[in-house]
Amino acid sequence: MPGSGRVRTAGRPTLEQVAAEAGVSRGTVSRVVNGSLEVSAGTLKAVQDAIRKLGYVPNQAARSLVTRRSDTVLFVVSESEARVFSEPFFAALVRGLSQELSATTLQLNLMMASTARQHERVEHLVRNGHVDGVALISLHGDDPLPRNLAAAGAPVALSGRPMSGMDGVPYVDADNLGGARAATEYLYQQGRRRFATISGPQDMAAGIDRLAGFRSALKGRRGVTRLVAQGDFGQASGEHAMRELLSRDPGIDAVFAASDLMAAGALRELRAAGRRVPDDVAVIGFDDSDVARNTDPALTSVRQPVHDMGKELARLLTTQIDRPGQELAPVILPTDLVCRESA
Amino acid sequence: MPGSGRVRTAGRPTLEQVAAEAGVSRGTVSRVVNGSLEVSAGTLKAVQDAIRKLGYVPNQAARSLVTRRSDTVLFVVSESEARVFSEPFFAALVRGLSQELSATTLQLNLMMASTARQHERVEHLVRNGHVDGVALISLHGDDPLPRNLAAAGAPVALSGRPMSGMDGVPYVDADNLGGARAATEYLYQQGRRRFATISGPQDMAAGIDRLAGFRSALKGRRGVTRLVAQGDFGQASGEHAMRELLSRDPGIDAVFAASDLMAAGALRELRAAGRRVPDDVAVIGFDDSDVARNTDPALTSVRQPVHDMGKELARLLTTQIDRPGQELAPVILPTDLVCRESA
DNA sequence: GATCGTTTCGTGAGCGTTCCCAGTACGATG
DNA sequence: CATCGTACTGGGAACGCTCACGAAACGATC
Repeated sequence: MPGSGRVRTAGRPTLEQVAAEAGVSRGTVSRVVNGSLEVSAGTLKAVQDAIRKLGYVPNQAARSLVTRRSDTVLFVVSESEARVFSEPFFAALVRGLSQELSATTLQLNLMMASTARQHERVEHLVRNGHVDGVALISLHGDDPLPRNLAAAGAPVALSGRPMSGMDGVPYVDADNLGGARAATEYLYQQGRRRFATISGPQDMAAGIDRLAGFRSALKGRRGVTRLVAQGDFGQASGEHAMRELLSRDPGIDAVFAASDLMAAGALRELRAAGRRVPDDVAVIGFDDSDVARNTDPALTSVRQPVHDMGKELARLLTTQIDRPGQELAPVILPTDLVCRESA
Repeated sequence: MPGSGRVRTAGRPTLEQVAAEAGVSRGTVSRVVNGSLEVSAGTLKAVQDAIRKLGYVPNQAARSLVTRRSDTVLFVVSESEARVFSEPFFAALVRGLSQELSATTLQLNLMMASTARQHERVEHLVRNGHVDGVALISLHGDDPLPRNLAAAGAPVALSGRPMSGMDGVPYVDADNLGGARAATEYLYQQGRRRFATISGPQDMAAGIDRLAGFRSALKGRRGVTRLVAQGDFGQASGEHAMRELLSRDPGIDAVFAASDLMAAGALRELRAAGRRVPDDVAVIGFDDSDVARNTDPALTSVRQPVHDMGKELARLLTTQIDRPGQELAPVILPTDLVCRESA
């Protein structure tokens, strides 16, 4: 029954068509496409011409079907209360990740996964080979997801030092401790002696490390007072903490806040209390976010190389994909102090 | 040669295995997986049990290969100078998009594409059926990408009203005009009469619409002065503009800025000029970003429902995918005024 | 009880790749 | 000149799924 049947070759040319055009076989074209070297110069050129002429692009689905690789990495955002914290991060991190990935054939798949059901779905995707690797951001301290994924043999990389030991699961993080220490030391160099810090939550690595950095900078110094109040990285908590600190020691002349938002809150409270910044009290924040640029006075702040962190995250994934089973060390990126008006 | 050959069935069960387990054929299992109704209650149950028992999940690659659908939508971020503008947007938009998509089987693929080469790659992906639809954000006014994509028959949706007419390409945007008008009217209701606006760039729809809203609110009002200075949505430009405005009319008592960043800049300049906010001058921004919450005084600002905009973006895509060829109208979401201290 | 329509199910034929194993051609080697 | 190794190349056999088609089973109808 001629003429029936669906229209062949709706659009996109296939390997076979390229082969016909070039007068070679499927296998040879495949070799060319995948950059195998055992193909003679002549046929190489013929095939390349055919590919160009036909505008051939390999069909990813067909390829994945046989290679059992998806050429896709998953970026999972565990959107939780950590939102405040991750907000400024997110865009820059994705940008870095994406940029690094664009040099490869890897696609970036994004997924918000807060509920358990969604975590399950992530595991499914991994187990069924729908993704070749997973990057995770902002997860709860006790989240078993990364461990499960790694146990299933999937390449995994974390953004932010995980709380519980995730042995074998590499992560990238900023040098929170070093950054906090540098900020505090900067304050000390300026002659400040009555210190206070508004720390982040102590169930998050960033909170812990930044407090440790503050302590470390002041360790062993004589003639220095140090006060700690805890916040939750949010601005309101910064205000509260500052009020509390002021009541405990009205003579504070240096404040290191573990986030810009908290520093901004502290600034408000200080102004309300009639303190001049930086004359009476110097303040340093953390993150170098938009907020830092727009407070009055503008905040001196510790900058994290978020973009680079995204790139490293990608690299952590790609090297695991290329060399399965390799143990990778965490990547800690340096921070730097951006000096503005507040200190 | 027994014992040789690769290990069958490395892990994941296939359709065929489920069929064997349930005592039916491939076709039948496929029918239940895809929710076809012509399968009897008994076998339905048997198959479902088998699926559950084996933990079967369909292989997307195999499915795509035959259906020629990828079950993936691409989110393209044309990262350009529009970065400042898109920054606060990005996270919330992605979140909305992702949330809406998670109710479907669609995956979210993300790509930063600024260069021409990358744009080309997007077109390739679309033409080769690697993605079922494309959402675009923050593109240049004259970017031909969406038009090309739409011409190729791909479902496309834009975030933000495009500058040039993209007939047939739907978009979602906030009611910039209405929001600006409401802010300006709010100022008017408070008895303000000497108005100024710091507009956004006039080659972006958001800039144009917000200025139009300002004008519209004041249109026909007697005894009102109105001044316009142009900025670029960035904070420095807000400062400059404010300085200029003040020199043109030192008696300004109301300022509407087309972005929070510019409003923050204006706030600084006003303070430097010795004006009290809101007593002498009321200021309203746009975006309701983090910055707005952290200026001093805190900014009254026009909020855009960014999360919902992301959801609508997804919806625009899914309905096009489900019903190809359907013409869709733009979606304009209402804004609202968030009152804080500056006005 | 033969015929027909419905509902339900099984099966073959791909979808476009990659992988692997056989060729084939050709120069080198004994 | 027979033989062998080497460099290329061709093509069969999957990969796991959907789709169209036809077979089977079962009532209903005349």
